[in-house]
Amino acid sequence: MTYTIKEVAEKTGLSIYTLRFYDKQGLLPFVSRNSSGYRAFTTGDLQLLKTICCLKNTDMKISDIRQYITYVMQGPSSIPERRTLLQAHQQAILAKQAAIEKNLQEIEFKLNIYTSPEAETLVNQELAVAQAEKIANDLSNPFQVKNA
Amino acid sequence: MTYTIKEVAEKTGLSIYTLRFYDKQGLLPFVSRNSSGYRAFTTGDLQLLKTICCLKNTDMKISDIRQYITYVMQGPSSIPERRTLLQAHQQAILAKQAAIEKNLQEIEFKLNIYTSPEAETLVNQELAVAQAEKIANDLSNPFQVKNA
DNA sequence: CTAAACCCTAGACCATACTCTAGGGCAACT
DNA sequence: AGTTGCCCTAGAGTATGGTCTAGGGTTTAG
Repeated sequence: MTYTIKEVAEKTGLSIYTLRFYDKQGLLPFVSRNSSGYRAFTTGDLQLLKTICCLKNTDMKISDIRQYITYVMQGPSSIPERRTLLQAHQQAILAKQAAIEKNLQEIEFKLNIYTSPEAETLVNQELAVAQAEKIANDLSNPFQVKNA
Repeated sequence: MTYTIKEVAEKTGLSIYTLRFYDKQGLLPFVSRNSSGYRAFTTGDLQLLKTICCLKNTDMKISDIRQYITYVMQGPSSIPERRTLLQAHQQAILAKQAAIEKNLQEIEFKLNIYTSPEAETLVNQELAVAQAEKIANDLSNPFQVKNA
């Protein structure tokens, strides 16, 4: 049993366009064609495609994914290179995770202000400080003036 | 005291180009100009810029950041809208965090294989299965054949 | 045997987010 | 006054990752 591009699109959530685009980019050299020239995805192909999605979802660039797939096509001799590539990517993901966590906390801090009962007071204070700073530096006030 | 665009670039890690681009995109309506038409960043402006970076670093689109900044410029009356916008973004970040965590685990699983002493055996097994599947479906073998 | 629903390629087009160039003004030092 | 090093805008160009169209072949059910 093999799968058509449409079936694979449904299974993966990628569009047919994207699948063909990935093939054009050299990400799917492992997908064979049937006698009509149609792509025939095996379950093994789906497994590899899942790995590609995994890398894509963690923001690996297509050129790097292509490099990884190229290694896979070369067989076991490329295991050291695959390991190096994935380890570098792992580090990139960990760094990104840390950054996201930090930014998320900032956003939660902002949200706490906006959700608190003193939200208006706090926001007004910030605004007053910002406006005073503009005036102190001889700058125009870019904030919208309250129309009582 | 105010900061020039160059100083702000150094402080934030954004390029001067990017800062001007953000201004062009309506992300910096709060930055006033001095008598020569130069941007003059106050410390309050830096604070807001930091928030912009926070949103950008968590993949908020520029159009959405612009919306948020527009709310900020409107003063306290827009607090409910700011809250709604940030809460939606918070949910998006949480979803992304979960997805990254899941994909990271997949990658770590792969790495464990590549790092284990049986790496070559395991990879060869996978490859054999994939090739057998191609043959079973009358497809060409796209993998590189070992030259003994 | 034909219509509907697939499949294919090549290549144009689009969105997003920058990045850079050209042309010109301002500020400080020499 | 000239040179250096900033600043400005407008707009062109680039990189990335799709998305779609045109033109054409295949497969399947009626």
